[in-house]
Amino acid sequence: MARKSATGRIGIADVAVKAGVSHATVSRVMNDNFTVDPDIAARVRAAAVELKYQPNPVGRSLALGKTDTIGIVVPDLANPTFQAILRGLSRAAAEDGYRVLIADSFEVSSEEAILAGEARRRCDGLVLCAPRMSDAELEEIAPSLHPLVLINRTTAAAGVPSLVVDYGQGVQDLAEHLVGLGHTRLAFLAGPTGSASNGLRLEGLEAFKARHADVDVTMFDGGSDFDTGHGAVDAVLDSGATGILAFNDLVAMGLMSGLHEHGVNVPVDISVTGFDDIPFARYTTPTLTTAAVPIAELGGHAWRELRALIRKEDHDAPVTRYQPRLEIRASSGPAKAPRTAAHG
Amino acid sequence: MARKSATGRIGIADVAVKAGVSHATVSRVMNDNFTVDPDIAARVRAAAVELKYQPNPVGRSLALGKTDTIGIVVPDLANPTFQAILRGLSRAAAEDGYRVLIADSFEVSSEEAILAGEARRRCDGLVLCAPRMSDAELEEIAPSLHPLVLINRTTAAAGVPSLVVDYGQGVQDLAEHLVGLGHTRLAFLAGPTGSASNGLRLEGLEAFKARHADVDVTMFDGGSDFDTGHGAVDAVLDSGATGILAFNDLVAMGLMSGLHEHGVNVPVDISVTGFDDIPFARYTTPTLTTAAVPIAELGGHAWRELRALIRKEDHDAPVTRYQPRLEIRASSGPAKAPRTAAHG
DNA sequence: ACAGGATAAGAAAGCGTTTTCTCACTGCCC
DNA sequence: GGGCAGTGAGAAAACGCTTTCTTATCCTGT
Repeated sequence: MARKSATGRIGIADVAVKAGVSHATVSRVMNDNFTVDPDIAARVRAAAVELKYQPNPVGRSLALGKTDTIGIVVPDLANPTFQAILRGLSRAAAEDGYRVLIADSFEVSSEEAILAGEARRRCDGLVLCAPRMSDAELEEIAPSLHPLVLINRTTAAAGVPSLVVDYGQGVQDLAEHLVGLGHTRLAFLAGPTGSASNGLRLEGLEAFKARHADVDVTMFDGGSDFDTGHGAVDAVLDSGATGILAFNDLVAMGLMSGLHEHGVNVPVDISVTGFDDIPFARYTTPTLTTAAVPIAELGGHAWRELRALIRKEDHDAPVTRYQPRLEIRASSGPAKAPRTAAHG
Repeated sequence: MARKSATGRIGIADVAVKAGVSHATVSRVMNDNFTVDPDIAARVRAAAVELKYQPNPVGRSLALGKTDTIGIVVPDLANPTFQAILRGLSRAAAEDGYRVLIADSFEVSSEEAILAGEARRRCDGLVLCAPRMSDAELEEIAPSLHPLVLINRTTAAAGVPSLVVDYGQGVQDLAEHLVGLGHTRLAFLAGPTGSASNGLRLEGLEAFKARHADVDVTMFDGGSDFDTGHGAVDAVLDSGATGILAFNDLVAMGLMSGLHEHGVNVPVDISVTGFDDIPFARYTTPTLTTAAVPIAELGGHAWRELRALIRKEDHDAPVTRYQPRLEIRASSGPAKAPRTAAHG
């Protein structure tokens, strides 16, 4: 008869009658409130285990005004970068007893704001990962999303910490590396238009071009996946560029795969660089020169920022800038003195 | 003065006083209950938008006894297979208005049961992804987790649909493929001990060996990541095997990378096969022969099974078996007539 | 021995919804 | 014109918990 009428699940009331005490006392025992007599506490605990009582988190959340859950909104769960951030976030949050609710916007930026709002209301805080929405919209909804942490995006709204990777610097480092190897004709395979991180790369390249008037940098429209790189092979070969900066490692891998099919030797004929240093980058053939982003760490850091906000620790909501680190591997090499035709 | 005293957030009560009606009426309007006068409904709606009222999902969940959220428990979020399942699940669930809560057990099987229970209580249903716990434990807790869907695992407990990939068949197909190419000395790089899918592969190999007494199959202990494959190079070369069945694509890629460093030519000197057909598999050099698992589809299917359970549609909780499909690419080739020393 | 202060546990009021129950009112028909 | 079905909206209970408020009891000090 332990089953309660309404939901069919064991509730605090069942434990109370079994132990012969009030709801309140059961609650106190379950929450380790020491103002309760040890004998009674023992009786309650015994009743609880016998009935296999487990507190209902929804009731608890309503009473406490917190859910012990945080949300993360990502533009595309298929992207290894976001997967890694999610993983780091999940692991760090779990250590503090928090769970994470995911919301994938599938790159439709118009849904992002609604998605974020809905997620936020079910959670104690939110991480917005490289949101695609406009600056204006982001600034407008940011206050209603607080506590909020931004990744790879900043906002003028107050009290919103940001973690941003300095893609601009990273792409400059990669370009300098190629120039140092003697390359004078570069090409950039851009990422998705509207991606803020792509914008940062473009800014970085502008700065680079300002310093190197002698270097030719061709721009290609793009995307962020294998197929983008794979499909860019012909355009890249036509351009005559010998040093290719791919938007990220995936694009670089797609490109290298396509070049291989065309019999183009990387790095002898063409050098290719990626971005992110995803785990696969060190296992491609040739291994991929890239700019390493401590991406798992980013997730953990995001949690700590969010935690501080949730705990209302005073906080100056700064922008943390991560510097990518050049990982020079085998996909980049010296430019050929005279550019010969690709063999094969 | 729209701010309510207690939580500081706008509640149904604020809308009620603003519109000059009762809580109940506001609730009715928000839930499109048509028994309310259109004029009043309009007034309530106006008040709601003016106050930017958004219903509190926790209160709603408590009253309704449902959370519109499902949980997924995975042993390791870093594993591309689980990432893909998560993605498929998330996408399918989102289409029906459900969110997903993730719980990563970080491969500690002792935590799995607790983790699953906690997740379940916050959700309307649960997907258990290749749980590492024992059959006995799984069967014991399964009823308390209902509605529950299992992936790559089955249980004797009633009413629990299972989706399993036939790894045993897949590994046999791969082995037959290698034998068909003339290989007579095979090696299997096993996965994590305790992984059910590894067990299925081993069973498949036993069946294969029973049919091919002439073929030599060496077993190696293993893991499921790059490093496992990369670290197995010496052992593989020592074994003299020319056809290597890697536990999965990651292991295969690690192995190929290591073989490349040793100057061993794949597939001329040694053939390598993977398992799963992760997206990267078609971009490795050489491209990877593997057994394709329709992994994204699995997530979607898991959601549909779970949805049927949540909706209490009558259901015979069957085991759905997915047959892997052989993807023959460039990493497998004819065995050399005489086995010569690897060049380099 | 009795007032006063702890102390421990029950009663009840929230938390923010939904929903049943109840009631007032409209309009219909005989 | 008066009961009666029907309608629409408010009051209140319910969901399962935490916590304040209240009260009974016991202990201490004078």
